[in-house]
Amino acid sequence: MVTPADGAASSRRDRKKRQTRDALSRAAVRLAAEHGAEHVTVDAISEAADVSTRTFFNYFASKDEAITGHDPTIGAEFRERVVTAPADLPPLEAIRRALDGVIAHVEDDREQWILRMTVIERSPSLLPRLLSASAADECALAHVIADRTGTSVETDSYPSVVAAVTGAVARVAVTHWATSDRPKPLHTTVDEVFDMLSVGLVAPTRPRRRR
Amino acid sequence: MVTPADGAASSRRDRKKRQTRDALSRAAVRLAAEHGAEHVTVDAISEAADVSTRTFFNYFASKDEAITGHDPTIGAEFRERVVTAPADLPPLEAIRRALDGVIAHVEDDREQWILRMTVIERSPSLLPRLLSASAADECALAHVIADRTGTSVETDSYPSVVAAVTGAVARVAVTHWATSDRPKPLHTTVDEVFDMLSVGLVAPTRPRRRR
DNA sequence: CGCAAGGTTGCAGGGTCTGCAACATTGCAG
DNA sequence: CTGCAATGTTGCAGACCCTGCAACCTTGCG
Repeated sequence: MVTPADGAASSRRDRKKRQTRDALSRAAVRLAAEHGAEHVTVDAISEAADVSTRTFFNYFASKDEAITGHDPTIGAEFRERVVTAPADLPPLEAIRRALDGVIAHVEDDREQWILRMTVIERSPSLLPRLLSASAADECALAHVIADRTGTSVETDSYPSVVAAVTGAVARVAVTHWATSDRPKPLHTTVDEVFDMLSVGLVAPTRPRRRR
Repeated sequence: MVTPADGAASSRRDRKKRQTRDALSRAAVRLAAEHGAEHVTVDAISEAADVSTRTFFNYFASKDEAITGHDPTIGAEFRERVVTAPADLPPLEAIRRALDGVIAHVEDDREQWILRMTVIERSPSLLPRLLSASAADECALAHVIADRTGTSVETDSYPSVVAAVTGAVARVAVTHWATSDRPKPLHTTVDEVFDMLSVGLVAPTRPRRRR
């Protein structure tokens, strides 16, 4: 291990890298929000972040990645939390609790995420990219779930189902949270969608009392 | 109901178009399976289908689209089935039944789909493209669900959750079906994953046997 | 036959992304 | 302070993706 990948303990180099990466990502989101994602060129983003076009690609594999701003750190941290959750927790509950960490990250960067989501909403072609970012994470999560439940990713569909489903509801929660005019805390929204899952997605009971 | 507009109102022109489209799509999948998706150029695909590169783009908006081969007809048919399902069915059940139509289509083209899935598995960047194809479908499905349950896509997360989750499990089911050595019918796999949903994704009971 | 509709093609051109080699900066001794 | 090695940055060439445009050819139909 060359670098202590974890946050604070970093040299000036590492700090500058993080700084450049942030600048690029922010420029990408801002420009995309201003002009629409498909009218923003990598040149423009690099220009705004004051680095060369070539350098852009040292940080992000594609333009879309800069806009969706996938941070692999978060996924790893999340999985770590699932692994270390008490073994007697049901998988869904373990995942929901592990999501608290991710939620904190997202709420820390609230403005940025809201911008991101509006951009994505206006350029649906980006949505897949956002998912693609989490595709690897999802696969890893499936293996973690398999471990926890003594199942196999190859022979049982259960782990993959749980991974895919929780990924899907997390996305919905963030979207609703970001696009809602009067937002509840993200935490609340996430709890709501997980509750829907655990009761088997029955239709919301709106008996004769309201509406 | 197989290929409605095909035989009837098709002039030679229409037949040739369909033919070219199929040739391109098949060539794309075959070449991708042979050499890996990212090593296949549009030129090669067009060459194999014996049309010019420019013509390729008259049929598919992108290389990925040719490989994933999204057919908008299927999504529309599926939604139609959900809409016309008996109103007293729970949403999940209505969707599961409506999927029978899609399942038939996929099993009709079994070989092609298996190839597709192996290609996608080896080139994860394609997965998002496959989902992107269904992103619009998913949104439409959310509205259908909202109608059935008297909820609203804007204020309630329920419809979006159901749409996202069923999309996710459908994808898992097809993947498992296509990559399994000894495949059960797709229908069975779909039933299994939907059962997992309706019991709230509890872990399969491992210690003692049940079900 | 002749015309109109529509499919096919080549070409120009802008955008994305990668490999490579040179240059600049940083961190670390000595 | 001074080299040295590691690492980040940049320009450049080049392959590929994709689009608009105009010309060409085929088909359908009177």
